[in-house]
Amino acid sequence: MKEEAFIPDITECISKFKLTFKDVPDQDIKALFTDTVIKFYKKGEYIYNEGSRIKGCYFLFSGIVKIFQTGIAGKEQIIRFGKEGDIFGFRSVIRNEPACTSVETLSDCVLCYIPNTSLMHMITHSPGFAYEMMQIACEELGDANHYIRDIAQKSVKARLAEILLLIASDFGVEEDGTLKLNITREDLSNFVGTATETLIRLLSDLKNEGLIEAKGRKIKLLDHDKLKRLAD
Amino acid sequence: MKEEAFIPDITECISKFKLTFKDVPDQDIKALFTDTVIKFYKKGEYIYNEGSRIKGCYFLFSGIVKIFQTGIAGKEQIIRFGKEGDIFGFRSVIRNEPACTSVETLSDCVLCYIPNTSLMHMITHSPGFAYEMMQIACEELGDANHYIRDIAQKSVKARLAEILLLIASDFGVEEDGTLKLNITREDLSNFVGTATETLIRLLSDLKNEGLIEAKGRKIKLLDHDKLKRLAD
DNA sequence: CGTCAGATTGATCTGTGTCAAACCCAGTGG
DNA sequence: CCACTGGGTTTGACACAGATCAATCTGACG
Repeated sequence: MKEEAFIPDITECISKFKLTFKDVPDQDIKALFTDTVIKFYKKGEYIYNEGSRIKGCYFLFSGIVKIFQTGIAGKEQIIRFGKEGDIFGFRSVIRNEPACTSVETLSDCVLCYIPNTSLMHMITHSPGFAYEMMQIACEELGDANHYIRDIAQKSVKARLAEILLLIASDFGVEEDGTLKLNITREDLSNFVGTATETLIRLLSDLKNEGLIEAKGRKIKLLDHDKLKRLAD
Repeated sequence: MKEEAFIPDITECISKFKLTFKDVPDQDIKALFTDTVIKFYKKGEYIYNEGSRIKGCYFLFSGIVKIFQTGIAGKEQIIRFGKEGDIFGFRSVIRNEPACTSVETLSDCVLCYIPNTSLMHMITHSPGFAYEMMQIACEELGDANHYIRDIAQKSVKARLAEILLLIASDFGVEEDGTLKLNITREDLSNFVGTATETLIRLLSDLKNEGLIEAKGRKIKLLDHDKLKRLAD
């Protein structure tokens, strides 16, 4: 695996940024990106750690990251996976608090670092941008609430089914039908919020029931309807 | 219990609102409140229901509410309790989505209804207000993330200890040291995310261990340090 | 004094975590 | 080319936290 440290130029970043922030005027986005640092990260690197004071937020130009908290005995609780076009770290900047999550790359990634000064300036000076950021924060908030109920009340199997469907719709599938998001059993179990062994057992249950196919990390959902029903 | 339907006038609402939204210019707040409806709710009433389309958000002038989701078999998962000065319902308005929670009063309450038009107008026209709303959304987001980890990884007892401390610091205690927030065992269990019977057992465990006193709804925390340690 | 919601206790069952061992497979180096 | 290694995966055995079901108790209130 040669590390083909491809670094896009700033205009590429801006045009990708516009896909997420559709209704923000061009000059506002440009202003936001004046002090941006574009950086390449190899798979497995940490962007920042829970508890650290970050002085800016990150826009993911390409690649996959996991956003997680570290709990009892170092066990990770994955909050979500981030994909290209996602922005993260803004919570700590806006609240001026230490980061409440860690972020680690799951593939080679290119990230745009946006310093807090730029971010805060745009929030208070670009209504369009403030509005979009609010949308994102509120969406995450809704997801989090939803997630709290699930994790508190549903069985692990139901949560697994739900998360498989979520991954399929969020990250899509390859031509052969397998999930594009390619992660270890451990990461998957840390997302579902269960022990790795339990996750593996439940995966093979689903396999036996004909709802999925799974060899290694190639997971294919065979019956979305039944999975959906299982998830409720 | 006479229903003393005390309704404050709008200037009282505004001055209480200013305590939460310190850095918003007076005229902006006034503008936000032009179409406000001030309303009295008796204990046990619903402000809105999960899934309903609400056309505005609510500012709690006085009283206590519970904000919850309804899950499997009608079991509630309480996301948080709201107290005077809190604002809720804005997520659905901003996202223009159905409400993802229900809100029910736990005491007599006075609420200010702020129509979506006013809210959205202020978000896009008052940078100060947008900033404060962002702060609130991000704070809730941080709490939610924290909560997800806890519920996924900690034992019920640890969560109970943590929540007792949270309630003490959020709602305070009476002169005799008992928690001000006065709720049923069922609500408490729905907040912790466990069965009512389990919650009751654990409460008496804590009582036997000398960490709390509890007769009926009067709960007093005796040893904050040990509770804190238990919560980790 | 009866009623009823809420609180408590007991008995039992089970989903899930934990510990341990084995297995698979890709990459490395001799 | 093959043995070796190590990370990731899988299976098995077992224990226990917590859910569920059922019964009783308590206290407020009409």
